Amino acid sequence: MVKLDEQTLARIREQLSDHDHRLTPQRQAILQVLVEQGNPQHMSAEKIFMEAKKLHPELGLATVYRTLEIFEKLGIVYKLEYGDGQARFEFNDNVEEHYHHHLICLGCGKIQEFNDDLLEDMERAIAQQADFDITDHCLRFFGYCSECRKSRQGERTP
Amino acid sequence: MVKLDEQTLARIREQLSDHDHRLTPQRQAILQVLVEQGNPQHMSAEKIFMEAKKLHPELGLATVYRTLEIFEKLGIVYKLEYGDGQARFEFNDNVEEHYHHHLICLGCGKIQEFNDDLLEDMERAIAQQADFDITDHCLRFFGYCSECRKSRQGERTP
DNA sequence: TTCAATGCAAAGTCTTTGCACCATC
DNA sequence: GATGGTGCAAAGACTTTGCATTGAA
Repeated sequence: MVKLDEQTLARIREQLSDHDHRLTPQRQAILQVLVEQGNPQHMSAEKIFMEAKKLHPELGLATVYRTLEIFEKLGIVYKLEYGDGQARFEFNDNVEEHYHHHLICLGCGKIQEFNDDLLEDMERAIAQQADFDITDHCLRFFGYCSECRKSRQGERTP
Repeated sequence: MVKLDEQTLARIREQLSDHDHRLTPQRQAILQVLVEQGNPQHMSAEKIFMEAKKLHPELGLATVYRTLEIFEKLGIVYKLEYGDGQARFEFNDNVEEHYHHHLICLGCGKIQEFNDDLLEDMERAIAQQADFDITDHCLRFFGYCSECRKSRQGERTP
């Protein structure tokens, strides 16, 4: 399990205060959940709320949403949508670029991460071809992990 | 503007009837909107509803959602999520593989499409590395189109 | 003192569901 | 006359907002 270290905390406190925001106990609890339960768990707001409530029982769900919104704006978390109507949040471990992507298993819902630099080449090509200034991207693959593939042996959609 | 031709219509009618569904006037109206307003417009359910209502005034929003759900299951449309809390739908022109991706402008919201086969290589590599059977993917780039870039000249986020 | 932050409840938005009625096979 | 489809209104899920209160600089 990854711990939320003092250095990270200090960085985030500064990032917040640069934008006239404060690092409250509630926000720290949310942060801790994001980091420690964290990657590649991709928690929903509700789940973050429930976990953070253990650390700070008076926490309200609205605070979680408000905090996540701020965190997202400051690049502290990424907000991900899988199309099931609820957003997931992922702590930005601040390797600066967001060059890891997601493998989402349609069988068990498990999410793996992977890295690939091929995308950089693609980005450069596109930026030039389409005259588009790319600042971020989102790449997700859907399919079946090895385990689910085994249990699906024989099944076929018509 | 692309027209909804008889051949496509016949194919879809068959696809539907194969699954004990019917091609009703409502569904045909929705289809027509998807195809004719269509790519790369990516309409929300609400917008599809409003457009299709012009062709079939008694249409209800629930029918649009129900129809889109069926269409999605049958692969007639793709459902896309941009993280703004409302799904967009895109007609599947049935070039079989979904190898076109999206450039989403954060300035004006405009969506461009592009094709790239580099992703296939990546897919093969990942499938092998992660032992994952990939069935679909979603690749989106965010940034600023040339026009928005011009109007942003001089601005900088700290 | 000031102004951001909070909890709660209410409101919003998008989507789904229940139900009685229609239409098609 | 079954079975799928429809419109409408109600319900649901997730998220946002209003407001009075709290708390740190």
